[in-house]
Amino acid sequence: MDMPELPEVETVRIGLAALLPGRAIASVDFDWPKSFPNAPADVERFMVGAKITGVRRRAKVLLVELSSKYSLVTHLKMTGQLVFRSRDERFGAGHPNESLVGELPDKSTRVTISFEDGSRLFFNDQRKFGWMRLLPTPEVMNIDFFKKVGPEPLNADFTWQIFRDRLMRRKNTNIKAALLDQTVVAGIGNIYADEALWGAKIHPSTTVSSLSAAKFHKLYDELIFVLKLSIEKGGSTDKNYVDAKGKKGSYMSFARVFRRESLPCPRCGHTIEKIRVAGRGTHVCPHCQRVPA
DNA sequence: CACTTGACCTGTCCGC
DNA sequence: TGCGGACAGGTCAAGT
Repeated sequence: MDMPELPEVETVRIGLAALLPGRAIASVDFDWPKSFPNAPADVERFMVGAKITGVRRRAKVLLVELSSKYSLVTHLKMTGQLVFRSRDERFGAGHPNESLVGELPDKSTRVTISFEDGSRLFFNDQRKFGWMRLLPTPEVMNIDFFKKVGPEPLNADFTWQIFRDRLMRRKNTNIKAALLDQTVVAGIGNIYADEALWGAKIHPSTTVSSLSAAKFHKLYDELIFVLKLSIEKGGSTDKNYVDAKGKKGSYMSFARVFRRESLPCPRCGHTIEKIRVAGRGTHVCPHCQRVPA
């Protein structure tokens, strides 16, 4: 599948921030309540007629701010897409091979936002795990998820020592589960957990408390490296993920272990294996990443 | 309280 | 070819 993590959501944010501000909402169509639980009357009242004033991100969540002082809060979960089309565009910009989405709406479209200039923003979500919610902007950070979520790993004040201390909040669990815990650090999912652990030569089953200071520091460096690199590459597209123009990301062509089971480790040549850790499919080089005793 | 498992969904793939 | 079941994995709720 596809799995929007921090780099994918940030790529969508960058795209939407270049496309949406200034546009005025003319109408909103939505018919799957769990995808957008707000009452239609509130959507009419606080979205229709409002202009978009900014697009932000916190963890894996997108925040589209409106002139009505409300914000459209969106979590893409696994298969969500936010795709923008101008009035006359039938397909996404760029070469057809760069796009996974055809004419919109399609059968995965859960919400369509139409702007006064005829352009539209489509919220597609094959598996319906994602959601949109309209909230007063001053109250957005009061939702449970934001109250608990950890720091942004790419913020300048996020140091390796903070990373270590927050991971140690889960010192008795394995390092993979700790990395995936959004209350420890924001935005890491299955792809970048596996990629960073491979880079640091740490087995995902390793108990957090058994890691040395040097290993924490190395894991921090590798995590920051893969997150930044992936943003440069427009994120990872395996099956569903596309950016705001419908374009695929190219991190997967760089990935060292993720989805590379049975292929040679690019560092030592041993065969990469897929195992199960923290209830997730997990990719490791059994030679570089030794199983803890 | 720390940690694990199941539920939410749909589409794809694998084995019989 | 059809069909059941496993699997994909972000997050919350429920269970141990």
